[in-house]
Amino acid sequence: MNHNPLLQSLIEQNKVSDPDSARGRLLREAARLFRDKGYERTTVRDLAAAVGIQSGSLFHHFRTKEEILKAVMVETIQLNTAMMRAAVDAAPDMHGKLKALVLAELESVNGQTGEAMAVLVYEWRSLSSAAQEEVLVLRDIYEQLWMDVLCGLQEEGALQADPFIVRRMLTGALSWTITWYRPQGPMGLGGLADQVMLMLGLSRNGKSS
Amino acid sequence: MNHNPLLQSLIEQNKVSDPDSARGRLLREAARLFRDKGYERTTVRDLAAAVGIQSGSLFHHFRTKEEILKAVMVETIQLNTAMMRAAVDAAPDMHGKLKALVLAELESVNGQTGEAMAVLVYEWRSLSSAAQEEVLVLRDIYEQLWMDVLCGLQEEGALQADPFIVRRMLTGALSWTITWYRPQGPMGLGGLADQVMLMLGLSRNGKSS
DNA sequence: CCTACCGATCGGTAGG
DNA sequence: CCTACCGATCGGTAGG
Repeated sequence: MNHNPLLQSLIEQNKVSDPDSARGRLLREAARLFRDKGYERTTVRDLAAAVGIQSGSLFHHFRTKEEILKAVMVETIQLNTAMMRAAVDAAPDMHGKLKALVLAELESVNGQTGEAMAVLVYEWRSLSSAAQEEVLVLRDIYEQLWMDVLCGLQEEGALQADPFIVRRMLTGALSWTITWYRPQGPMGLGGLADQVMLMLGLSRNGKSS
Repeated sequence: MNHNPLLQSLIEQNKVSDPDSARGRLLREAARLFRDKGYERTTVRDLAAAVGIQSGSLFHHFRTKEEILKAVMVETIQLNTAMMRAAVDAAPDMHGKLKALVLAELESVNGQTGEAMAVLVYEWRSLSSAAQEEVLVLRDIYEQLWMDVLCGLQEEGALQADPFIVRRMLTGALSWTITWYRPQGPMGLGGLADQVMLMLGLSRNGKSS
């Protein structure tokens, strides 16, 4: 049913739920609803209807609505961290690694699959502070992937601004694409990633020769 | 009571409410609450308590809660458009004009006063589509200020990426600062604006000479 | 996983 | 601007 070896290995490590299980299907629908209409506007009845059960039945799988949000965020980070590490490792140099990270985050924000990065970014304040602390541990690992590459570019002299500031600006810029980017339009996500590199003055072609 | 001539003139044109009026005070508190906890999480009882009245009394000033959100957005745009036009006109060249826009938007997003740009950005989808259309007319004027400057920089050869894309990336990047920027920290908003210019390769000092 | 239902809270109204 | 209150809807529970 599923032929992605990376995903398969994450499922076996219990880092993400099997997408064919009841829990996996619920989390996928929850991610989509939270992304499209926001956590607050999504009711437990919406969530139940999306997987074809009654609202009361939800609470056999999760104790609270917030626990569903937390699970969506945790699995999203686990999946994205694994995918982005693979993308970074595959790229030959720092320029390539950054572009791979930008593209992967664009895909995660705008993707149709389980990579609901937009939920993680925009619904953060809907999490209780206790849950935020738990998720933050995983987020730090994810952010370290970015910082390693951005600091590498700074050492090469290719990046002049503060890497921490750049990463935070990119977080906002890339997640905001969900409000305006349309996949049906003329520009693909690869083209968008090119534009981001161009904006940062990190395009290979765009450099003075 | 108020000695800002630009604000004074906007009040006389009925483009923004007098901050000392009941309406003005309510809108200022509403902007703060919407920005800090979001529109959905802010109840009409929160709004009423913030100005010291009963919740039912709110509906003498506004017919619905959504109308309060719309009014906050309309007045925010009116105020910001006027302030940013003045900032752009005062700057001597395109570099200076862009930096003035970046700084003004940073101040509006993070400011303590009525410039609640963050509400405009993050609560957009809470507006009905009818209200969105009304606000969009004002937003187009605001965005044209940015596009004039970004297109000017492109013609000078200082900007290589697509101005439309750059503006959208900046919208996300600058509004996102509200989640992490702390005014008490070591970096002021001016320093943050410098970093943005550096990131875009548009810092005067940073250019190859 | 369903039926039946709860206490709380929501935005908003009526009459003064 | 207040008092008193409404119908609807919310997240969540009990018992099967």
